[in-house]
Amino acid sequence: MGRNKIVMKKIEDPISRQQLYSKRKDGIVKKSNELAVLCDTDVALLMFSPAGQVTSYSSKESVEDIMVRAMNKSVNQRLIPNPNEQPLMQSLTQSKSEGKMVGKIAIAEAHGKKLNELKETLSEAQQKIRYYKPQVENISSVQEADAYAQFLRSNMEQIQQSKAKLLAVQGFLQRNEYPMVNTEDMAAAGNESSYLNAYCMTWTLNLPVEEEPVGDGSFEETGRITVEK
Amino acid sequence: MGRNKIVMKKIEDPISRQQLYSKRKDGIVKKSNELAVLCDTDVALLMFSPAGQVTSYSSKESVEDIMVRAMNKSVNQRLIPNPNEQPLMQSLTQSKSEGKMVGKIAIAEAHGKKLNELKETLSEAQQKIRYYKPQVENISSVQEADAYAQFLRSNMEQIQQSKAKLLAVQGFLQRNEYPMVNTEDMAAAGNESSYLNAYCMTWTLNLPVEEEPVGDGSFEETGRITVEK
DNA sequence: TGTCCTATGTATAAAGC
DNA sequence: TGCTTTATACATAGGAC
Repeated sequence: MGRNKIVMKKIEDPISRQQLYSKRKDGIVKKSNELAVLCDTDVALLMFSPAGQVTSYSSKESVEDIMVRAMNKSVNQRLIPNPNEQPLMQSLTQSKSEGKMVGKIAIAEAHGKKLNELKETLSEAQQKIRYYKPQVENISSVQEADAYAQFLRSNMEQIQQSKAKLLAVQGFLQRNEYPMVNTEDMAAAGNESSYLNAYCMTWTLNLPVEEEPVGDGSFEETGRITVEK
Repeated sequence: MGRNKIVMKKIEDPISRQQLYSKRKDGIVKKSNELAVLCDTDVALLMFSPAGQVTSYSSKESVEDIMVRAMNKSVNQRLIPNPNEQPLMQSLTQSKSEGKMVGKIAIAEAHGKKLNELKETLSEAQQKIRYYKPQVENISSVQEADAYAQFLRSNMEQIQQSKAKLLAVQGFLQRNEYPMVNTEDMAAAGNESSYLNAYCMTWTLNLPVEEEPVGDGSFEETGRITVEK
């Protein structure tokens, strides 16, 4: 999309690369948001800029929560109801000689040993994950606490983000205790009220802020930021 | 992009919604992949279809790893070096009356209480996260074990994916212990060898497999699937 | 659902400020 | 450096299979 066709290969010039990243990052975030709005679905997106800047986008829930949900699905469906992990390992190790697979299988074996050692510990963890509910009453382990805390942290960020402009919580921002959070201006992308249910943030560590926080937050309208979700 | 301009609003017709999702999902994955290739960066993407199907895409590393890396960045930089969480809470609670903020702040307060209760537990967890290294020797907690296991699981999936066609590990697939994993055919999107360093999978739970696994895997060329990463 | 088709809306590569 | 403009490549809505 542009004057010339672009070659799908790493751009060597760092400047151009960063520029391209910025542009396309916005495009992808926009598209992701559109998908989330049009289809009323959850989307989570994480991108590292060539400079190491992290951009995350997520509709409705926090990236972490979406992760957890996806993990729950796969973990519950695949690992917990799977009483025999061994066959997989066997099938993997038995086919060592299959051409290009060798490298992977060697790795799989090395990991497999550890997997077995971790099995017991994991069954406990999986138990927790299976019944993971971000409800205060159910928190009983470091793991759950951390997962829940991530959610809280995201809430905090959102709130921080929305309030930054209004309240100018300069103490935090200036001291960099909470890096600046930016909301992409997606108004042009479509329905505003829909967008308000999503948030996109970019944080740059140890770097001065370049953009202004925007957005008024708006979760109270749908109540999506609740522990019940 | 199409015959008519589309309105940025949830599509009510379930059929159309699912169709739109499928199309746009592919577009976003393609774009994400292009970004990863062109800028040589890490991108992670998670999407839930209206039907609950999960699609994840990630360049180079697993979604989980990218998450962990992003989390480490934010957690280390923001939470650990922040000795005083209280001021944030105060600034939030002090401005209760600010119009639309009320709802959020109420939530923030509720959560904030819990945050404090969890603080102690968290400091332990954060300590672990800070020094999180996906190396076998360092695993000493449920939390780390789980994180590492996720990584292993992803490796397993990739391997499984690559090998499915070659080895026809039918036992697992048929019994649905390991749901079918598909690699999107992105060859048309650009440089093939570049794409091989990324993987995109879609899994459908409790549903019959419709697509054929594709892809020959190829991590041995770059050795990116290693515990050192 | 997957795919192909075409007309058209969008994203964006390059160039200009 | 970034923002705007322009021309063009690309994604995709609508429709049929």
